[in-house]
Amino acid sequence: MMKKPTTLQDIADYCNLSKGMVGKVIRNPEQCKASARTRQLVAEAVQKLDYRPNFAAKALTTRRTYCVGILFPAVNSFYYELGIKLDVALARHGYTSLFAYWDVSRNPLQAYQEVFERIRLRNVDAVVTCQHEPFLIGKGIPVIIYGNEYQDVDCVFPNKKDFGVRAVQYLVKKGHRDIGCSGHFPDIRYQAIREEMKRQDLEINEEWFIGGSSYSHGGYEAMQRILSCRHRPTAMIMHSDHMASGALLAAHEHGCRVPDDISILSYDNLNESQYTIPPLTTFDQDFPQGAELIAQVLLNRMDNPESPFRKYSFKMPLIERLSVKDLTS
Amino acid sequence: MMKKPTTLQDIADYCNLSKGMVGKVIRNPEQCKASARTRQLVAEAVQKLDYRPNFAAKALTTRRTYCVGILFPAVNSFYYELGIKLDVALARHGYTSLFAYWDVSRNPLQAYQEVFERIRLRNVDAVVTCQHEPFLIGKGIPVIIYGNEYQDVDCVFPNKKDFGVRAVQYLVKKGHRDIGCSGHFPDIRYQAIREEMKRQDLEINEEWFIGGSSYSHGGYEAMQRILSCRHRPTAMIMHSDHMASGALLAAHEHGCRVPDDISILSYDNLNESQYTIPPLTTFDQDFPQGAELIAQVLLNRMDNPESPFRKYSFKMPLIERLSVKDLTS
DNA sequence: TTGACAAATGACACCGGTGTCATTATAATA
DNA sequence: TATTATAATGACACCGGTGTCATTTGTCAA
Repeated sequence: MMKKPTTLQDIADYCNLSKGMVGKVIRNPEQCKASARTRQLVAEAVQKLDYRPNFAAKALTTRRTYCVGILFPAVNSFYYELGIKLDVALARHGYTSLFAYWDVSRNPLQAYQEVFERIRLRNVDAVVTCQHEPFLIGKGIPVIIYGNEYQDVDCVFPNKKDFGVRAVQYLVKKGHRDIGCSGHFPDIRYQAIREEMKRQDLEINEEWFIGGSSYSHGGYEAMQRILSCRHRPTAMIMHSDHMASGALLAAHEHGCRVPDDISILSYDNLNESQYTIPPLTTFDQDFPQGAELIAQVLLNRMDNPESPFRKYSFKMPLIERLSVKDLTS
Repeated sequence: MMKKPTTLQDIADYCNLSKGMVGKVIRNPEQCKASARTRQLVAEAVQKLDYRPNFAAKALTTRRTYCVGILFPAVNSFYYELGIKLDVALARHGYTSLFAYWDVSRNPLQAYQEVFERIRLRNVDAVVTCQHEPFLIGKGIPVIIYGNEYQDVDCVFPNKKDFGVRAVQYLVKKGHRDIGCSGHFPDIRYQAIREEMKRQDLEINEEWFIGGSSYSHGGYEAMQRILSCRHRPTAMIMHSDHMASGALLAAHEHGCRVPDDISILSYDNLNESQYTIPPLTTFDQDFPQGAELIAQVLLNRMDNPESPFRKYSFKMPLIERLSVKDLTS
């Protein structure tokens, strides 16, 4: 059934032109040194015969697939949301996303590498991922890292130091002096928060700095630890919205109210964070902007394969909702 | 820099064989009527020269890209989670996913069609999506719909009637007789719930059946309506976990406690639903299973392009958490 | 040793584009 | 009108595989 798709040759026959000529006209109708009549003719034929170029053939000659591999761990909606935004941004620039999420339940590193190899086989023009590993480099394929800062690759990341500083300043402005923090340590945010706290002359209680998983259950466990302290902080800075949602649940189970008994300030601004109880006050990763930045870096890398690696950081706007209490009023 | 990738010809030169021969050996080392020595030789060369086949070239001749388009609306983590699971399932069968999420904020239908055309240009072998539209058919490309039932395409969907029946039965078992429901009507679930309620001799209060958006804000608004009723139901069946999370927030804002003042039974079992307050009692869509089913349908369709359309439905296990109160105890 | 037959390999056209260079048509100039 | 510059178009090899068919090599029986 499925009739054979129209090719350049079909158009050429229809127009009494050569295949090559038709190709040129279709690729660049503007300045392709073809007569107006020819352009018109080809345009009609394209319409009439429903011509659509064969991507495989094009990729074969141009050595460009216009596909970008998107590699993230299959852990939670953070990476899902990011991936979607990335897809949208890349689509705007003519790229299609090849997604590949790796399973983290058993040997994540190996799963990551397998996924990378799988995508590499598809001859993608570049890869966007979030975690730098040795197997990524030297494979002749541009890599862009989102979310973290490294030396030997292009990267795009939120300014974590700025986050740390502003998070503390915001809490202080709201009258908080007993501040804790939880995330996956070591981390720039962790450092920045401590430094800013010192600068603000706040006492640092080591009990309130809890390292662990950056997923929901990590936040859940961290909050349990906090709630078991004889002296509790008035505010916690969580390194992700998922952690915050876990913390929220732990607090709720202990009859501890947020933000009345303890405030939570977070990081990400996921879609769902406007529907937590209470809705989260959080720094917005602004995925659309980050995604667009990645697209820019990508295009730049394609055009200048030998240019030095670039780093882009962006500041996160604070979204004030209801999880932080104003102690001064 | 980036050295030219190894081709079949390179292997052939290295082994003193012809390109065609090498191709055959690589494609099918087992029964390719090549001498053991040749196979050995080629295998070594592949290793040594790090040969990886060129997908574009292969696609050009075989007319198979082994790519599947995944088309979903960019609305919330429901489709993100589903997409990821789909990718994992398809990858197991050698397919790579081309994701394309369409923007629903302005003219969703047009955005949907654009995204479809964009993916179609990539010569995908098939498309998986969730919403049937006329522009999908007759384009010579297999389409599989997830989540809803249609006649003229392959589809895979949870058994919504079964959900409706069991949801009511479960609530009745827990002592609930005043039951409402909210979702995007009309819907099989809506029908099934009403019928089962009649069968159970429950009174149907039209005020408690609220149609609207199936996203979070839809649930939020529905719950606001419910809370404004002079006589409230003891339990609401929400058509999605996102709706449920919106409903949870609305209830919280009104000082109405879940499940003590009102129970919520839901549909999806998203990752995040174990961290809502309270964690949701919900029917599990079991994405991994659904995704695997889709992969099966897809493979079947590829092998038998002319076979009649298939429908697969599956039952959803109930995940009991804390959002439904047992009134009998 | 020759012939017959199967096993192993090679030659080559093709898939649908791209890009270079040669060729032809058209217009401008001498 | 012949000459030349320039605008349009055509011819063709190539990208890296696949698949068909022809050819060579090896094995064994006559």
